[in-house]
Amino acid sequence: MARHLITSALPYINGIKHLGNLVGSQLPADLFARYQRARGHEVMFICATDEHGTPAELAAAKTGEAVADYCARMHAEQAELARGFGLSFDHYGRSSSDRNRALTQHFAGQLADRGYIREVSEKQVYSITDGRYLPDRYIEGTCPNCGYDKARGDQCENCTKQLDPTDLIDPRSAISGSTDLEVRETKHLYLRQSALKDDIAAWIDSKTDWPILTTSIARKWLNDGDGLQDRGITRDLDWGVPVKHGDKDWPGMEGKVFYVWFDAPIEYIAATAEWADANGRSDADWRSWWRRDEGAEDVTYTQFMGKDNVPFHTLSFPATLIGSGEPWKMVDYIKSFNYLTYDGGQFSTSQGRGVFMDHALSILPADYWRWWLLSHAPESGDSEFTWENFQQSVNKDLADVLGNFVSRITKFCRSKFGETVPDSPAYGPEEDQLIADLTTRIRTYERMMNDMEIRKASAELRGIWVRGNEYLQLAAPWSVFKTDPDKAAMQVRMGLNLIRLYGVLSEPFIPFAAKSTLQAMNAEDAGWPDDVAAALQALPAGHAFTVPEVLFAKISDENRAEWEERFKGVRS
RNA sequence: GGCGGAGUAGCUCAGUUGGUUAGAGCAGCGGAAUCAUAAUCCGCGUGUCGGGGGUUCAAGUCCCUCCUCCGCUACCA
Repeated sequence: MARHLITSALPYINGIKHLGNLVGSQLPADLFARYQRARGHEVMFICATDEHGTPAELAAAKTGEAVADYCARMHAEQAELARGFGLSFDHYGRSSSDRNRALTQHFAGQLADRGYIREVSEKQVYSITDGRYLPDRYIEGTCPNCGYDKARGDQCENCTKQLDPTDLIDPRSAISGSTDLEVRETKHLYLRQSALKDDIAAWIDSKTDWPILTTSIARKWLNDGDGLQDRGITRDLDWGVPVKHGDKDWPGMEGKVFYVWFDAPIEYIAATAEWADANGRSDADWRSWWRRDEGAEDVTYTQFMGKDNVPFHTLSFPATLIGSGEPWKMVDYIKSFNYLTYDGGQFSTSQGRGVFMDHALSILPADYWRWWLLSHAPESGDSEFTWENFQQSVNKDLADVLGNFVSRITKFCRSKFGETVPDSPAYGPEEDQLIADLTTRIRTYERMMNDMEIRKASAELRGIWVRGNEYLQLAAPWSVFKTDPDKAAMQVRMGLNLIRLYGVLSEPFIPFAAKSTLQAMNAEDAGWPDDVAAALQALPAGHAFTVPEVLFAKISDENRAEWEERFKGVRS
């Protein structure tokens, strides 16, 4: 039995996530976690809300809540939606937890002791009206290069020129519009990534099996310009992990917090500690997943994320772990994703464009979304969501190929033999051929799932469903029944066993339908079909079942048109 | 600008280290069947593999160049 540590990129606390966010990390991570559990492996599947930073403070200010209250409320909402989508986290933590606070401060102390932290005095724009320092991006003004009047302090969106906030003409706060700004001298901690560059480069070079999308981004940052740059890991904010050296104060850093991107990845570890706390486990239990000197030597660690997250997971976080000098578990494989687009444009949280997790669940069961999103996961390039494609795929794959298969066999059985598996002779040559074909396909499916080839795995699973329909069509128990009822009974017995098999195999993709199917078949304890022939004998003659409700109702043209209109959003 | 990804049938996409007549699903057309959510199964694809040039006995696959779309570009996360 292998041990799989699986983490999904942390969704930011600032609002409900859209389907693009979901398919880029949490959903594929869940697929992998469910699959590994189904294969009998020990799994620790971790996710959490990423709660610190300026956007959270501003979002809270907008609703009039204290930022801690805002985050607590949004965390509960996101956790509820995660449950709704069947995301099977072992723990859904919070980066604002005590565990993360302590661990983040611990890492900073370790890094400082080992000489990987330096203090830098720098100039930062302060907004007197807003009463806060402004990140570059939150300063607007006129671009000195092209004259665009909504240029941001980090970059002009119009001419794409990189800017420094002090370059802007007539700068103003993007939050309040105030021009009452001043430049203040402030001191910050920098992580000396440059000093760890060779270690990180060697580590990246050792990852020969990683996707090019992942390694090329890392190499770009390692080799671009003067190489990997040191990075500020503190901010002048109220909301965040207070800067401390372990549990000791950090002179000169009073009132400052760590930068979100410093504490967020550490939350992967902290959330595992939160898991232990929430489940009455010991520190040794969570540390066995993360400390190579305390049992994590045999752990396989896989991270899932959108491509925009790659630099932080290939460089900054490894720098933190390596620089600590402690034997922390490093990631073994990074599965990164491109973007899902919506009807020709981007999904956009700020513009409210696209379909969001709460809306999605309000119109259709989670399995519909899971199946479409996973079978169209943006693995090789961006992929596009359109309502027409969604309707067609879901109706065909789930309602027609799988759902109808369950209906036709269970209803036929009920009408001819009742709601029990009929007593019948042994399987014949057609069934042997079916078993052989399914065995080949299932082994392929396992390989695809293991390799996280998500689209290919979904195609293989669909092929497995199709093979059942082919069998039924060829066997035609409805005709055989007229001349040879015993043989028809055997064919029906095979059909019913196929339903059970499909429930097991499909569970990672469509857990809700899989569960209700297995419940209807009265076979909830079903295990993985290592031996397909044996798995297709699992339901013996006399085994009672019930004809399940329609598994997947079809999406009508009217529904599609209505949703298309309702979720039209803003075209950019 | 730099880096990266993508450009293959009407649509969504596969195409391993270059090698027989370029594949799958959907849609479309024809047929079979009628157990079933009018659901299934079988058959049918002459596509300038983005354009151009090159290497090779042989290129979707390697090299050069150009075009289009997308992402990232270090203080949003």
